[in-house]
Amino acid sequence: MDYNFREIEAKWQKEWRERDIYRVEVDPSRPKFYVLDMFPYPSGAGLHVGHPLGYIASDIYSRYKRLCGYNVLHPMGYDAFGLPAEQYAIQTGQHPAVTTEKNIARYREQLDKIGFCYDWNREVRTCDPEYYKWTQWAFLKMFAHYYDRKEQKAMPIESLVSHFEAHGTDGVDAACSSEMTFTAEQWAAMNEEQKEQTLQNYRLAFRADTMVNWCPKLGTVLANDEVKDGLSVRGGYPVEQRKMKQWSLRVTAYAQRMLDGLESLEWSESLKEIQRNWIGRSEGAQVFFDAQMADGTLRKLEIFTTRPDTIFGVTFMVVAPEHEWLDDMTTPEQKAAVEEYIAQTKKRSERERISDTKRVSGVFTGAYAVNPFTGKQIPIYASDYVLAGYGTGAIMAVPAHDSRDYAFARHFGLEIIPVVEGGDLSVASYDAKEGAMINSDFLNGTDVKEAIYKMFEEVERRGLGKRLVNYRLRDAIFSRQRYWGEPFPIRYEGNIARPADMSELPITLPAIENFGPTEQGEPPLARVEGWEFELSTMPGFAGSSAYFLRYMDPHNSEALVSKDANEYWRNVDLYIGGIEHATGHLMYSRFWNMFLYDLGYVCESEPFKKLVNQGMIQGRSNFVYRVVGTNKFVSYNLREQYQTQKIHVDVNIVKNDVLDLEAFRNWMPEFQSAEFILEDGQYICGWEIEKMSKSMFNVVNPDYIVEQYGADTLRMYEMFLGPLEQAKPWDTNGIDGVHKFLRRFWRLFHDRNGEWAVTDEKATEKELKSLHKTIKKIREDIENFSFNTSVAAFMICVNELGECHKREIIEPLAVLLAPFAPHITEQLWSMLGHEDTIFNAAYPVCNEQYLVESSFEYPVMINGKLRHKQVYPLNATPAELQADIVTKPEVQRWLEGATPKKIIVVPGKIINIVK
RNA sequence: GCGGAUAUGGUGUAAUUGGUAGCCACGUCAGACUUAGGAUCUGAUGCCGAGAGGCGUGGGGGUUCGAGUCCCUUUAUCCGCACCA
Repeated sequence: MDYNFREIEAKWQKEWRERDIYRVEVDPSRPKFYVLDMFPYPSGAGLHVGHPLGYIASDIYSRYKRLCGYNVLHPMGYDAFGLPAEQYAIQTGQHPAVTTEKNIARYREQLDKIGFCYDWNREVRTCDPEYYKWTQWAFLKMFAHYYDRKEQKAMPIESLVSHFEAHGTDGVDAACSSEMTFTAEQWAAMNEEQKEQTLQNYRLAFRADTMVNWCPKLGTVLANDEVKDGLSVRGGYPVEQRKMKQWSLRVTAYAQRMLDGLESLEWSESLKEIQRNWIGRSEGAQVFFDAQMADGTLRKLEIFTTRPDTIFGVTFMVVAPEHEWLDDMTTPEQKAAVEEYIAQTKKRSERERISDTKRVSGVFTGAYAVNPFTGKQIPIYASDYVLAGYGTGAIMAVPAHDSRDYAFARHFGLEIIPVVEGGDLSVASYDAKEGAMINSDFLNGTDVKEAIYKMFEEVERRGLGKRLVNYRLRDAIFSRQRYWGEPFPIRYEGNIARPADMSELPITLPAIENFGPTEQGEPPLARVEGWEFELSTMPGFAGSSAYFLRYMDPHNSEALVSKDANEYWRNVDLYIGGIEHATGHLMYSRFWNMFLYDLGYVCESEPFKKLVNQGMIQGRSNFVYRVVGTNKFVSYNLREQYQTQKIHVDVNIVKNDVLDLEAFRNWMPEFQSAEFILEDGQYICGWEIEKMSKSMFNVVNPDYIVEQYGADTLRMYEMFLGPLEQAKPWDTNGIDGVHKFLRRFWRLFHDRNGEWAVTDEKATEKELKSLHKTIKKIREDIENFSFNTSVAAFMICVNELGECHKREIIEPLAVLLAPFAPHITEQLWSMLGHEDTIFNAAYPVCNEQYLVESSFEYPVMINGKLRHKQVYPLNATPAELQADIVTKPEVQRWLEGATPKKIIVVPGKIINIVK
C-alpha cells in the first residue's frame, strides 16, 4: 500500500470527530495545560497559508503536551463582531449575521482539513448572545466599581458613596478623570444627576465628554490602537479629533499594575517593550505657576515636568489650543489672533498635524505667569505642539534644554537662558541629562541628576506642587456608533445612565435592515423602534477581552466561568498570535482580567503566562515579462534583450518558477493567444517578496496544498519554513522535500513493493543511538519552539535509518512524529495493531545510555587552524592527551620541530596547539 | 528623534551557546532505472584555484590559542513609539 494521504487524512479526521477524542474535561488527577490561539476574525476572504502558521505550532505543542500526560485545553472560536462585516453589509445589504455565519462555516471547513486537535465542544463566538451576555456582565461590573489607589484594587462604588456621605472627598485616593474636592455636606446637597455626574468621574466604565478619534468615513469613534498615523487601521480613512460624550474604560487605573505585571511574564522582550512604551510611564513633578487671567484674577496654572531642575531656565509657558483656560487668559488685544489660531488648528487633520511637526506655529495669549523661582514675568503662548491629552495640556518652556521649546523660542524671539553647562545654544538646545547646573541660584554646581532630586524636594517644601507619575496610556474609548457589536446594557433617564439589571442580560442585538447612520447622524440602533438602550455598541476588543476565560466553561449560564473550572485551568500557559495585538487586545484583556481578579472571579491576575508571536507569512509573487506592444512573453533570463513589461502571474500556475504555459493561456482571455520566448524549452518566471494579497496573485490557499500534498505535509512544511517568530515568505518550491520525507517515513513501515514490512528484529546499537538522539533533540526543540530544526532532525534520522523496519525503532519514532504529522502516524499506529489512538500513547523518553560515546575524534588545531584529526577515548584526561598529541607524526610535521607554547584540550570538543 | 530586531552559499535556513561554519532541505549538475518524467534512487554542489592551498558569516576595529557567537564602531533592512514636556 502506498502512502495515500488523501484517504488517510479523510479517514482519521472523520474518526477523530466521531470518537470526539479531543474533548477535554476538568480532571484534577492530571496536570493541566492551556494552549490558546488568538481566535480569528472570520473574514470573507477565507484563510491563506499564512493564517494557520500559529495554529499549527500551537497544535503541535498541544499534542506534544497531551502525549506527555497533560490534560490539554486547546479551544478555538471566532471573534465575530466587527467593522468589516458591517461595511460589507452596508454595501450589499446582507445582514452581518448572515455573512458572518457563512464565513465561519468556510473557516471551519478550512481549519478541519489541516487536522487540528481543537475541542470544538468549547467553541465560542463573540456575537452569540449567550457569549456576549458575559461581556455585558463585565461592563456592568466595571460600571459598578471604582479603583481605590490605597487598596490598589477595584472596589464597589457603594463604598465610595458612603465615604462621600461621611467625609466628602477627604481621604479619597481613587483613579478619576479629574481631581475633585467636596465636603460631605456638599455631596448631600447635590441632586441625583449631579451625584451621578460626580460618580462617573470615578467609575471604571464611565460616560464622559472626551476628545476622541472620530472617523467620518466609518462614522464612528476609534480607540488609540485603532488609529495609526492619523488614519484608521481598518480601511485607512482619515481620523480627526472631536469632543464627544462617550463610554470609556478606565484602563489608566491599572497602568502601574500592567507595567509591573510584565516582569513576571514569559513574553518576548520586544513585545514587553511595546507595552511599556504604550503605557509610557514618566516620573516628574506637578508644578503650579501663578498666571494672570484677562480679568486680572490669578489662577494656579498646573504643568507637568520631568525636568524640574531646569525651572530657572523657564522663560515662557505654552498651553494646548484646547486648554480649558485659554479663553479666560486671552487678553482683548490678542483675542482675534488666538481665535484665528484655534480655528486654524481645528482645520488641520490629525494626519497633517503629525506630518508637519517640524513647522513651528503658535500665538501669544497676552497673559503672563510668574516663574516661582526667578520671580520674573513670563509670557503664555498657545501652540499645538503641546498636546491637550498628555499631562495637563500646559507646559513650562525651557528653550535652552528642550528642542521643541528651543525651536519655538527661536521662531518667536523669546529669551533662552542656559541652566546646564554643555552644548552650543547658538545651534541647538542641550537636552542631555548630564552636566553641572548654572544660573540656578542654590542649584549651581550640582549635577543634573542630583538637581532633579533636590528640586522635587524644594517644590514640595515651597508648596508649589508635588512629585507625580504620568502615563501616556489613555482610557479606552468604549463606544462605537455602529450596529454589529454588543449593545450596552444601559438605559437613560434624562442624562442619568441606568444600568440594566443583571437578570435582564443578555440585552440582545435587534435585527435591522439598514446599517447606515440615521439622517440625524445617530447610530443605526436609533432606527429600532422601541429600543430603550444606549444607541452605540461596544468595540471589537470587548468580545476578545475575556474569551480565554469563557473557554474554560463555555456552556455555563450562571457565570462567566465557574470557580472550579477557573481554579483548575487558571490561565493560559501558552498563547500564540500576531504581534499586531500588542497595544490592543493584549492590553485590554490584561486589564479586563485584572479587574475580574480584583473582584475575585478569577484566580490569576495575568491571563497569558507565555506568549509567542508567530511571524507574518509574506507572499512570493511571480512575474512574466511581456514584450511591450505584443502578446509575446519572454523568459526571465532573456528579458534584458527586449523592452518588457513586468506582469504579476498567478503563483498557482507556476511551479518552481517554471510557468505552466497551458494554464497561463487559460488563465485570462487576453493571454489566450500568448506566445512565448523560452529558454531551454521552459518559461522561467521572475519573483519578488510582497504582502500576500489577491491583487498580486500570490495568495496560496491551504486547501490547495492539502489537496496536492496532504495536511501532514502542509503542517510540517510550514514549520520547516524557518523560525516560528520570524517573518518569512511563503514559497511552495521546497515543499517536495517535506513530502518526500513523509513518503520515506511511510517506507520505514513498508517494503519496496508497498507491503507491510515491520519486523520484531533486534535493533543495532547504531539504530538505537540514532533513535534516542532524535528523541532528545526533538523534545528539546519542541520545548524551545524550534519546530524548523525538529523537522530537520526527523529527516536526518530517516536518512540514517535507511531501510530499517524494526518495530523497536520505528514505533517510538511514530509517536514522536505524531504532533507534527498526526494523520500518517495515526494510520501507522493502527496498522501496528494498537486499538487506541496514538494520542493516548506515552511519549517516548530518550535513553541516555544510547547517547553516550566512548571515544571522540578530536579536531586538532594548530594556531587556530584545523591540521589533523585524532581519536581518543572520552575518559582520557586532558593531561594524557596533551602528552600524546605531540608525538603524532602529523602534528610534528606541522610543528616543524618547535616546542608548543601551549596545548589546550577541551574534553569532547577540541585540541588546540599554540606554536 | 527615541526604542527594539535582523544581516550566514544561487534560495529557505543550521551551528552542541566561544571550539572543524554551512546541518536539513530547495535549486543546480552528473549518473542509474525508465517509452516518458514535474516519479524514484545514487553522487556532487560556499567562493577562488588544475593542485597544494587560500579566502569566506553586511563593513571596519578589538578581546582570545580560537569569534557567526563577546566588546566597540559603522552601514543596510524591517518593526514599534513619536511634538509625551
